Amino acid sequence: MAGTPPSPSAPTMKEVASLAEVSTMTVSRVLSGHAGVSAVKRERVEAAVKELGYRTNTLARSLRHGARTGTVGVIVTHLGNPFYARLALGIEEMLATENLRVMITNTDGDVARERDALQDFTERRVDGLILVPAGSHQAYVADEVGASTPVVVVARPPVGLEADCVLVDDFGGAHAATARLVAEGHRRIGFLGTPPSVYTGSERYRGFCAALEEAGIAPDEDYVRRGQEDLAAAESAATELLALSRPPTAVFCTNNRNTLGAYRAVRRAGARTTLAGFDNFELADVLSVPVVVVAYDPDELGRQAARLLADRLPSPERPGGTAIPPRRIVVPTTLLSYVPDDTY
Amino acid sequence: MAGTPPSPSAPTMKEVASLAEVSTMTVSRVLSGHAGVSAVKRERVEAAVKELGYRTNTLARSLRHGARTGTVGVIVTHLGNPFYARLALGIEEMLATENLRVMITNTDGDVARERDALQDFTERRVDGLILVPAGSHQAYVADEVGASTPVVVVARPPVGLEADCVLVDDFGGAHAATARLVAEGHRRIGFLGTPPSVYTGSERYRGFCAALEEAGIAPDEDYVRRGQEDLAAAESAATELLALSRPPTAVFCTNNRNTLGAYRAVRRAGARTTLAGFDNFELADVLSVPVVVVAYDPDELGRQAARLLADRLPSPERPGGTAIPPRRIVVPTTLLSYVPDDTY
DNA sequence: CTGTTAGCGCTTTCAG
DNA sequence: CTGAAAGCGCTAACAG
Repeated sequence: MAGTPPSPSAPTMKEVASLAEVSTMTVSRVLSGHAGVSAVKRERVEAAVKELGYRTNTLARSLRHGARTGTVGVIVTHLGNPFYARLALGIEEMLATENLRVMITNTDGDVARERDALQDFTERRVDGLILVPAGSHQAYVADEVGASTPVVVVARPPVGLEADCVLVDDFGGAHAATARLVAEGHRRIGFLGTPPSVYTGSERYRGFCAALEEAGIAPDEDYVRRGQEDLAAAESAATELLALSRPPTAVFCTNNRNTLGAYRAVRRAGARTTLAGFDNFELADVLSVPVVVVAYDPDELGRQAARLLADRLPSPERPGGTAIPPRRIVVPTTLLSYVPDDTY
Repeated sequence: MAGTPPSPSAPTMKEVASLAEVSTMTVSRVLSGHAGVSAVKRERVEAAVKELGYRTNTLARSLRHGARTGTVGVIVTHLGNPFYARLALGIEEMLATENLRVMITNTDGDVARERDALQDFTERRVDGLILVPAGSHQAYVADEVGASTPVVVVARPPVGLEADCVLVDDFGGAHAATARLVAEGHRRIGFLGTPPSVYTGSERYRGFCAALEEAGIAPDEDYVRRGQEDLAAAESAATELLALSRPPTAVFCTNNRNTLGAYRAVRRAGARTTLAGFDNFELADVLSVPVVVVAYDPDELGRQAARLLADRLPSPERPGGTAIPPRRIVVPTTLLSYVPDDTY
């Protein structure tokens, strides 16, 4: 309250000890709740701690005998995308349970930034890493990170790296949505997707093709457009499809951006094309055309990743981290159908 | 490549030194790029570093004479909300420029979790903090954090705490939107908002009232509903407004959730009520009623906060962090108008 | 140019 | 129950 103004640098244990007239060891014991300190001294220490506003220095503590730092690095490709934001939230939520803090960084899909982040996190001695990879292989991760730090890969399977991973059922979701379109009678179905090099995109394309094949429909490359990166590109790709002499009656989109772009195109063309797409989005139920959405829970993706990682962190029981073989979790998808309410 | 398997714990500088047959100081100098090391030894050190897969231990480094840790704590109320996610992204983006890492945590609006996080971040010796406060005052922050760590408050002005802050032009935005409604001829305007205890909500209410007053319209409490926390609650509140004997012809909503809830209510009622709301949202332009949106850039909010914080971090020029008086930045809003395309 | 000494803040170990 | 000594991994500050 009155007293000395807060010192520029944080008070140390030594200062607490000298104020309480005990050794630093006694302070240490009081702070870590270790029994075996006389009530008198304990109280003196507690008073001194309060008076000085002392806070433990976690860094110094974890320096002592290579203890855990209690931090996890999270590296994500597109934090601006709500799906990755939710993923991060799921991770944070689950890890907070285990008293772990997350350091998050965004790579924007840039492999160089990913490498930097891996290196930086390693130097900061994170206890583990959760990675949405930017590139198509991750062989360098092992060198960058070292074998002692567990890594969990999210959204695509690790290539050239032994690590746990959490995936979305890309194939199954795309297959189900396409099958639904077929069941509704569609035969000419367009496809709007990412470049084939992207794992999720190619899996979803596989699912799309498989469903067509099962229905005896020959895939038609004229109906396929890939690689549109943003909404505007998706819109013009969809516009192209609609302008074909025999335009598709439905379009399957591998992601949110494509679905919304397609919707704009359909709207502008005044068409009644049915849309199907991966990733749920708000207001999907109020559009003016029928919409089929492949939904999944990105928070869940994050929670699962966090759990896999937590399993590998050394704990009292498993001091070394027993050699669990790499695990793979696939998060399921749900199919949602929205039909416009024409009474309105 | 062949050689010993990676040791369970990371190699230390000492091991590098002994492999390179130099002192640890020489290793240190090579690693920090300090000139004044003979080419021979430098190369020997570099070889040893590579062979051992040595990575600097940043923690140990920053322990040395209270150096900066290069980390910033970010505490946010609702990371699941895309707006806060974008805020976090803006912060991360800007801070990455200064070689600072962010540790993010979500409080879900819970003051206790906020306190925990403040304490934990302080113990981890973050260089600074960015806080979206959960409660209505922040007097305890100073105790929890200590004077040496700069804090920037976002989205509401700090109460009981001297700190920089970044705000949205809540009053101005709400005023402009309401004035626009009035200019379009609306006289009976509903209001859907947060509880008055929330700063942003009460500011937006002030703006709303001011615009009405200027137009000579007496505010009518019957048209005001506050405190609906989610979309469903917003929808039923809006439904109540629409069921009044003289229903409003337009409704101003202080946030996204309220706007979407109101839209659903309006749609269900088959009404033509105009909507105005804070926070832009995707597909606002394809709704079936006229919509006025108060938009602002949440990334920018984050970037500004990060900049304010970076200014206060001790740097080569400003070792102590000169006493800049608390600053306040207000991020402007833009008014967007969408009119349904009735040709469709 | 290079190495030795000391110590950041804390905790483990071992004597009192 | 308590403290002194030693050291975690690293780097300033001096010697040589």
